[in-house]
Amino acid sequence: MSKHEMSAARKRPRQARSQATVHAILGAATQVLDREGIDAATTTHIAEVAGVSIGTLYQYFPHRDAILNALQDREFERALSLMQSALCEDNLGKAPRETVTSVVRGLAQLYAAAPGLHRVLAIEGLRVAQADRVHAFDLRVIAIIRHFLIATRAPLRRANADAAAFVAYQSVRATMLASLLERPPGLTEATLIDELVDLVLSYLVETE
Amino acid sequence: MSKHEMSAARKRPRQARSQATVHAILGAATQVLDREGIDAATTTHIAEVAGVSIGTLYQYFPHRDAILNALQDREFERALSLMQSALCEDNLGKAPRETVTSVVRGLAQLYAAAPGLHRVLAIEGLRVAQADRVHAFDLRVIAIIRHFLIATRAPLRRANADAAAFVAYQSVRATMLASLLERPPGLTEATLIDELVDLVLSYLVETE
Amino acid sequence: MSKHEMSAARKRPRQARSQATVHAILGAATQVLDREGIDAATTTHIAEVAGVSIGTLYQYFPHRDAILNALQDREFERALSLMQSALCEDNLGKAPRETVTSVVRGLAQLYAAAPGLHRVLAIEGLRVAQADRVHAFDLRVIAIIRHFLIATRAPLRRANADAAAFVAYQSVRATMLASLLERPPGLTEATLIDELVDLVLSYLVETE
Amino acid sequence: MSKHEMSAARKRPRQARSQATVHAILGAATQVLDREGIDAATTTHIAEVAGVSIGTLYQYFPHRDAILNALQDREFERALSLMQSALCEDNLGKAPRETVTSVVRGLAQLYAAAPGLHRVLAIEGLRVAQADRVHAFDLRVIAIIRHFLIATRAPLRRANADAAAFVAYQSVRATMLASLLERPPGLTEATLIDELVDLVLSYLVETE
DNA sequence: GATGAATGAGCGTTCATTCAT
DNA sequence: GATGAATGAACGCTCATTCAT
Repeated sequence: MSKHEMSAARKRPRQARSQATVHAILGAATQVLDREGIDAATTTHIAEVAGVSIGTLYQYFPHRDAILNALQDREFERALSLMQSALCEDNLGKAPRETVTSVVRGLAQLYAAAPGLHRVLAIEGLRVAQADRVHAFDLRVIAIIRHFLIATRAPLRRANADAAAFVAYQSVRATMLASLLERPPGLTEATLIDELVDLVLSYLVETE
Repeated sequence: MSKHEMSAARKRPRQARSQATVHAILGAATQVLDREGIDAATTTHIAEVAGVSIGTLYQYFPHRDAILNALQDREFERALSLMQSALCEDNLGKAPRETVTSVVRGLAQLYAAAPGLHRVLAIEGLRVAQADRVHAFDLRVIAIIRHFLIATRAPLRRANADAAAFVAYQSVRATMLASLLERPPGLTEATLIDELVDLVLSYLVETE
Repeated sequence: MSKHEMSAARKRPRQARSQATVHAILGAATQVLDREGIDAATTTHIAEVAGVSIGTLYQYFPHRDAILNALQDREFERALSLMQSALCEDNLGKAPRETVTSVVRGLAQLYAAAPGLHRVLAIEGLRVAQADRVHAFDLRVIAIIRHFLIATRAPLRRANADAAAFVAYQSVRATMLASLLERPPGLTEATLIDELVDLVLSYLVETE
Repeated sequence: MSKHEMSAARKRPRQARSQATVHAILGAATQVLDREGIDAATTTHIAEVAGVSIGTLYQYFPHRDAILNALQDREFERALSLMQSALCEDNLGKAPRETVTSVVRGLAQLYAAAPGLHRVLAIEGLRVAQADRVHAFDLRVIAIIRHFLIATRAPLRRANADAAAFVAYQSVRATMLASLLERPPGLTEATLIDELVDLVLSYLVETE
């Protein structure tokens, strides 16, 4: 441990410990959800796996849903930052296929890392109580995509950028999740990526 | 109701009563799921709304999940018969846009009739225990679509018919559900249908 | 069917039918209890096996326990008539071993015919609500045995005939049931009978 | 309580609390079973009488039967230790009547302390699901008795030690329970003990 | 802060019993 | 009389949450 870290630790010993505890709980929740599913994700079980008491868990999360929300937020942020890097201004001039491929491939990696977790997060995202959170996330996704669509030099086929962004994103997201959960015939991960890239490209971009 | 059905109904008044009760329970379940969500769909509440006792409910359904399954099956069958009529052999020569439009429009009607219910059925379909049921349904959908794709005279762009069927179906299904639940900016139902038809057409069919 | 029987049947057609129904229900109850145990002996299941409706069952038995009571009574009567014939006045002069053997053997047959049923009846007999019925039966058993003990010419060892009757009867009954349910090592049915006869004889009778 | 036990208790106050709760639950269960019978022994009622919530009850017992099993085990162990001390090697030379009397008297005390409980435990022991537990207990009882019978210097009448042990034990056990539950005429506790001692002695031992 | 024993609302389910047909 | 659809009290059990230590 470097001096810098030590002084930081000494300055806020509670925060450092706190963060470690929060991290352990979220890690445990992720593991439990991914491996055992949502029915096994009781507060008691998550606390056990995290190696903390149930009382401690409730000191960091006001209720069970707050844990799921935190996990959801983490994945939301990962997806957003992924898209933001792929669709940033520097890439406006790249070949459309290259750009789309990098987004699709990134999302595929995200999902494949923990399919069970994303299954649960998809369920969670469909609950009525989550509507606002999901909506807010979707608006941010749409904004990123629309912003890129409007600025790109590629010849676009869609007039309604908002609609196009929504349709493209939902199609990729849902097909990818369904594919991961069902592994349907003739659909390896590579094939899936190719198909989704084609789907999005042919929908969005003028083919010469 | 055909004469045959009528006479059958007259012959067994008890069965008629039973069917009315089953119908009431399924109706109540649909209503509860659509309006109040899955957490409100307790056996007690469904029985209350159906106007029957909890005991009666259990005389017709062995357990709570059997009710959800019955509802799921009903929607599965509706979706399948919808696609089967739109993608039947008689329509092989029709303009692709017309065919795709009729499928997308049909699904849109199905979903719009009870978006809340389809939200819950989507959740239900994501549960691990439901994997086989969903998989079986998906295989039937894929079979119907693939069969049409292979037989149609329209110039196809996809080599892998299975993959194409899966991707097209999942994209339409999920985007439609998400749209209905979120009503994102610039996406009326009419726009959505147009966009999804374009999505599917440009993905599947050679554009001249 | 003889004329005599026919006229009897014509005179009371309802009673004949009734008796057949009662018989069917008791037979079904016996079968269910013996083969499937008390947990399977729901009124619905008994009615099913009897081939009558649940409504009919309740026309002949006011409540579930009445069925068990009827079965219990039947076995009570069988045991009593068994003992009565073995311990009747005609047998007062027989060799004690012969008399005891015939009682023990008779009880063994009764139990072996339906061990599962007797297991259930033993459970039933232990319930608080059954105390009076069991007590009444025991008093009749004791009376029969005591009557024989007092009258027999065999040289008795017991001063208290009531106590002796009770102890002898309970010992035989319980050991027999336990043996049937557990089949303990080294205890075939024949051995069991020999041991119980020895037990009773050495307890009751002066050995020369 | 030994020093060791005390220090262990002081070291873990939580465990002390837990043990108190377990004790309260078992005490409540004993009381309910003894006074109100098995039908009143619902989890809710036991928890109420114990002064704890239903949730607490389930923190210590995985299911209702585990409570009954714990009680059964306790009585099993008491009976076994009783017999073991009475039939230990030190007593091999004692007068048979003395040895048998101490066993019978011990069992009588055990049963008389809570006749209602033993009534229920007898019921419980007769259930099919309990067969293995009861069988295991019976084998231990038989082993203890047989071991003594084989080693004793008293002149035995029985060739089959296993059978003799089983018959003697079942006879004493069942007669005692029946007597306690029915209090039949002419059978005080003292008389009962005398009769049972005579029963066992005359069955097992050569009378001079 | 950390602990984990305690809580209790609420769930899914069973089954003896009733009564309109 | 016979039927069986309907009833609902009551059960065993779970698990998110609280709070005294």
